[in-house]
Amino acid sequence: MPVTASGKGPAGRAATLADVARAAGVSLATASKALNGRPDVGQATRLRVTQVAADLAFAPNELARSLSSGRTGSVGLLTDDLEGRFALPVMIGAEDALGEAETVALLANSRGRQDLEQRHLTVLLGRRIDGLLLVGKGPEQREPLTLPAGIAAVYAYAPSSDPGDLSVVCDHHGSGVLATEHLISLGRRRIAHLGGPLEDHAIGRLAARARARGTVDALQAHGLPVVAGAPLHGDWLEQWGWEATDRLLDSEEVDGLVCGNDQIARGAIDLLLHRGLRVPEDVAVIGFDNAPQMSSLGRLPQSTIDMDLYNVGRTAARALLNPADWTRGRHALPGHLVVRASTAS
Amino acid sequence: MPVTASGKGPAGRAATLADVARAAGVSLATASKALNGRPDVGQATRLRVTQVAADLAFAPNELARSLSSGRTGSVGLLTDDLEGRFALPVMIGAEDALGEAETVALLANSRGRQDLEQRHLTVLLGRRIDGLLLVGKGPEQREPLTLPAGIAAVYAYAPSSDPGDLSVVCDHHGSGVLATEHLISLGRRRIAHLGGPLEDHAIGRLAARARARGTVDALQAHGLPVVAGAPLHGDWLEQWGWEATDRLLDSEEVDGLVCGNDQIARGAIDLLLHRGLRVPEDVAVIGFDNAPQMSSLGRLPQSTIDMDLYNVGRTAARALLNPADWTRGRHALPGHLVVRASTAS
DNA sequence: CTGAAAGCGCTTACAG
DNA sequence: CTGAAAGCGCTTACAG
Repeated sequence: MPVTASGKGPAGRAATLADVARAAGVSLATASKALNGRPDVGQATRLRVTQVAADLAFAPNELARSLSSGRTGSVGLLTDDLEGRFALPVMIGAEDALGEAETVALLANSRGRQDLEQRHLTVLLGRRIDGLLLVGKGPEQREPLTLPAGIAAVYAYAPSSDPGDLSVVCDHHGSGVLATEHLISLGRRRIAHLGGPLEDHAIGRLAARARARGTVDALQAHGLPVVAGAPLHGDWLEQWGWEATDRLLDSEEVDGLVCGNDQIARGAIDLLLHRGLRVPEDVAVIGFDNAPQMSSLGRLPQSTIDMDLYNVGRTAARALLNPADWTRGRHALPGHLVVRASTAS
Repeated sequence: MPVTASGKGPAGRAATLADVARAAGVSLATASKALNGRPDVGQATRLRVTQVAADLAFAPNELARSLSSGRTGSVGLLTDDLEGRFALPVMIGAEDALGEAETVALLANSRGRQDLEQRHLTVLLGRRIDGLLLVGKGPEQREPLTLPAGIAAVYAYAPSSDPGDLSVVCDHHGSGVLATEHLISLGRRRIAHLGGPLEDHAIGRLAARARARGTVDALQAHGLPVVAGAPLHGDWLEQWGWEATDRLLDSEEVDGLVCGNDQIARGAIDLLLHRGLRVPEDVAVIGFDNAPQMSSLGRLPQSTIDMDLYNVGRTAARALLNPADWTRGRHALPGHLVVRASTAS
């Protein structure tokens, strides 16, 4: 039987394993083993089968494989908030790592709604995913999910409140230290911290607190004062950065500002320039998050701590794929310093 | 046989259709028909089967269903660029529409690499997706994909270069008109356009051109001049907005600025304030894209045209699910005006 | 209205 | 090393 040039099976439909077996003159079982690299197949046979499979452009039906093998090679990628700028880079990192492992990601977005999360979960489980990656929108912990036995789960960015679960998160405290050490290494000695909100239900309050503590700890370690006595906390906006800096300058001498995020840093920088001060000569300013439209593309590119969310996603996906290599509990990943004009001397 | 309280099948594993049939005292075929709402099942039987299924927490194995039915209820969501801020809202819209139709989205990110796109495509087809949604990163058209018969494709944001394909895109020209009409309706008569790049390989050049033409057409329709003689084109950054405005003010009288995006608008506004002009009293400024961190959260909230990318994704997904309702070719969706302080009088 | 049987396209013990 | 057979969990003509 001649091989169809179009790479199709006999009837014009896509070639199946049975077509391959027939064309290669072997049984279904042998064809399957040969193609899956099983050891117990003759060298010549294997060659013939792979050749025929290639000729027929054979693409195995993964549904059928999954059904008989019991593994689907797919995982659910379930997020709280696809819009937020934190969940997304995590998803991207996860998708990349999954893709490398030939694992398919089933995307689901619960938009913060419990009922939707439950519905999506049902659908995903019906699809027999091998595991679940939960990507949260903020650093606050979330309720763990109850899953059928055999379905592994990893929590990314927002950790599970159950310490027995595996969570991969950002090290906000370490990043606060990093940012502050950077200003200190530049010779700054009058450093203040303009942080985000601490209110009970404010999104990101844990990050605001941990980053501020990082600053305090770093200053203390160097025997330096916290200018203004303690970190100042407002909200995550430019406006707060502008106002806080304006007030700060009226009462304190400052040569370095650690701002809770890039927005606050932007507001601070605008105010400093507005008051005729030079950045970074008079006051060096650093933020957090490496927000694309904010920190690098503005008129005065801003130094920042990149929280490496991509890496959080990547790492979480790897942990999901190889749970044996990972201990339970929270794994906090460090960010890295990005130096731009607002601190470059 | 008593129903297990835990909602599990006999051996503790998840219940299968066979378990349900056995417990309900009917055949597999009947159980299947009852659960799938087929008409040819007795009322009493259907009730009994659904009851038993609920008791056993029966969740059908979708893999098996797909294998026998030939439809998987899944589509590929293949993007160029998950990081870009344009592709993402489209994906979100698509995911929402797919979720509503109980269709699962298989996420794949080719990061602009042809080889990756091909690999992902192979994997998706191996998974027997029912259709494919291609989400591009910019308004420029892309090469169409060759897909096996029976797999529908819809192109979102970036249209296919083949007019026989179905594409859902943004109406950049109409948005340019919209922005300009808004300034005109505010009584502005000296309007200039500070647009994005037109260079051959600049991302977004088609949007830059179409938006500028929209401004020109709107001004012409009202018998108003294009201040500076024609739209000015630079790049998509704040810096360009700042510089262009600075130069413009030296030679022209201006009371309205249509800026190609929100970044440019931000630069323009900063320059205007820097030179002691009032926004919007002296010069009203509007941008495009409704970029989250830029237009609404800055110190001076900016008016903008929201391109409704979410709707582009939603619409594209709907078209994929119901191809019969849609004609081939490009469908351009309008944006909508968002009025904020930079034009609010 | 109900059920026995074949089939979807694979994989995997088990025999030979 | 190779193959016949059973099985994964469903759906769908077809008979009754």
